[in-house]
Amino acid sequence: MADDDPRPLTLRDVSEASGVSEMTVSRVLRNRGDVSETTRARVLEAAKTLGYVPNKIAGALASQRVNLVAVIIPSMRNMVFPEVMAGISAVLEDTELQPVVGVTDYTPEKEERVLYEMLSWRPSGVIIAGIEHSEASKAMLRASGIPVVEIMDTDGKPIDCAVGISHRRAGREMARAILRAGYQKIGFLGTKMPLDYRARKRFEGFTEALAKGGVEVMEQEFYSGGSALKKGREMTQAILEREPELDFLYYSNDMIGAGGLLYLLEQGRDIPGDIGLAGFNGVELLEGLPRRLATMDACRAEIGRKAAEIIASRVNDPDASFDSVIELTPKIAYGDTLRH
Amino acid sequence: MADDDPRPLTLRDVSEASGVSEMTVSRVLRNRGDVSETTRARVLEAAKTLGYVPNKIAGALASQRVNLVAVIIPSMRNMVFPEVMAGISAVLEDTELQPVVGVTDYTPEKEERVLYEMLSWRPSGVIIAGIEHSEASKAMLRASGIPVVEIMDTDGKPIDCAVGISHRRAGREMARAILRAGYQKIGFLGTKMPLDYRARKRFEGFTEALAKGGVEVMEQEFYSGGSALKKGREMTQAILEREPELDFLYYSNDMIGAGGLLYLLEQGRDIPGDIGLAGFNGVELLEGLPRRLATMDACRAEIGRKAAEIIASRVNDPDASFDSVIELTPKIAYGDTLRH
DNA sequence: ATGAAAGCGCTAACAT
DNA sequence: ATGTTAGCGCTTTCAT
Repeated sequence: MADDDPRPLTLRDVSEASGVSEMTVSRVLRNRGDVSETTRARVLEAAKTLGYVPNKIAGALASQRVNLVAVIIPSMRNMVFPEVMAGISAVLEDTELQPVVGVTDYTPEKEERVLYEMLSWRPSGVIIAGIEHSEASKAMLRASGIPVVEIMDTDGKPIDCAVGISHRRAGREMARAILRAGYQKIGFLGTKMPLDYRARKRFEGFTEALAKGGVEVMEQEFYSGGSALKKGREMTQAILEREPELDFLYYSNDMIGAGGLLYLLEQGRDIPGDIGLAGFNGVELLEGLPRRLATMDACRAEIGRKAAEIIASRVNDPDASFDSVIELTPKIAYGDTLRH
Repeated sequence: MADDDPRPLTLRDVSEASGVSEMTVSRVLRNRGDVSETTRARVLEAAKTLGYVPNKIAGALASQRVNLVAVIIPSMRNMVFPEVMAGISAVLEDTELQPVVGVTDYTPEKEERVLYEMLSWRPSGVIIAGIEHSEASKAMLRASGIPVVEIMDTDGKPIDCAVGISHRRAGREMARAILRAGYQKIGFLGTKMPLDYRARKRFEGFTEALAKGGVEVMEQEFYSGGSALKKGREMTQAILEREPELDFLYYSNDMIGAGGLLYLLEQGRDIPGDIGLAGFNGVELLEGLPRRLATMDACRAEIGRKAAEIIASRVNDPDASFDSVIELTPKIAYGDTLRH
């Protein structure tokens, strides 16, 4: 067992161990072409006992094909993105393709770096969150010559194609539902993230539809960092101290909404009679709360699945047709905190 | 603008565009060796206007170096792992290294596949969750010849080195704290996952320490799938219906513990007087609950950071010394649901 | 059914 | 400071 040589094994080692040419070994290992059962077995045996792991770097360089799909998202901790990932993985599982994740932390600079890094591995496709990117990022994506699916947002012009929802529309619909229910004094609570375009679009759609109903957002409150649940409590308390009259609170995500809900229940407020609440995303967590927070499903898993399907079909057939924009339509879940 | 040729750009294109040899272009792009400011500027200019993105596949094959660290974890949705990832990323950010994530869904078969897949890209190091692996996986890791850090768990013998906590000890310490507080009729609530070794070790340590105090777990309840918060409620109701005498509930994670807490508060139970509760992990979410659930921090970010540091130092210097086991010691957070 | 030769796009090592 | 040569470990293509 003198294992002096830490050099990784190559096809050649397997070739020598099995007494078959490298080419035949390669064929066996990739299930390609005709190989007799005898040699096939011999090669597999040799590869296994040696513990050979093929070198994909060399393989990719030679074949000019890389079965990787770059997935670029703003964050891992957002609850939203693990679900998108799950949708993507579920679809790619049935193909040769593999997702590789990069995280941008919501900054265009990091997005650019991550994109550059990933493209330098020559993936077969890109799935990237959002439809706003730096000029340099867009240029890279266009120049890459591979399928690019922008996800989560359809309010804008995609580079190649997009799957998502219209956040502006989502905001509008929630506003209409709130007005329909008769609420008039409305507060908005969100994140202090200028670069969260989707949250901003929801807010824009929201105020726009309120305006059509002759209503204005009465008070706002923003946060950053920390436990979203806790922040939701604190913000709710703060906004109501400044404006006790508020009869509806629209939260830019479910976590802060859940915090607000818990806080108001403790205060003994009558929900949704005295004050109504709504969040956004439709996270699983809501199911375990004392009341079901009104929300709107962001279609996360579905977006992931659709995006992966587009990539898979276009990788298989570069001439495959595809919709340049797929807009999914989220439904309002009224739960127990929004009259209807 | 006749962009007929979808062939990706190569070093040669930049070389021709800038009138400098490929080698010099390569040097500029990697900031290696001496290059005059003039040529440097010229090359950078050419690369930028062309939109050249280097081909890392070719680079890696030529240089025999890949600045990737394979990170293999059971799941993305567990809250635990995004935090470990954050620790890893934070450290690798300051190096040339980049994390690449693979997910095993808690199955040894998938772990084996993912590991094989990742090793075939010849990463510079591996960070892998858990210390239990199939023989084939262990063989691959040993044969890889690269630094391997097993994380989260130190109860066992690492392949190369490990950073984590002793879950057995964590279970024991919680049991002792519970006994110290005078609780006697103890229920356990956990996941139906035979392959979650860490949860099992906590349970083993827990029962062992209880036994030393002459106490046995009175009743158990397990779940799988669905909203953990909701399941926590349901399980708590179920276990108390079967055994109303219980005066303490130990949950194998904070999410189900939080569900239990919400449920019991609604029932008007006196916590921690009438019944005590504890979870495990120390998730951020707990801060926003009506009461702080007792828990034990799993040191997630710290584990990620330490693991990444080990990899980084050993990649820089293959002869760097390192501890083969780093055991972190989590502290009990008593919160409001465990007397002390 | 199997093998031999060429080359993928880069970088190490050695010139100059 | 810059260029030349060889070759990384595979797969493609073409022979046999």
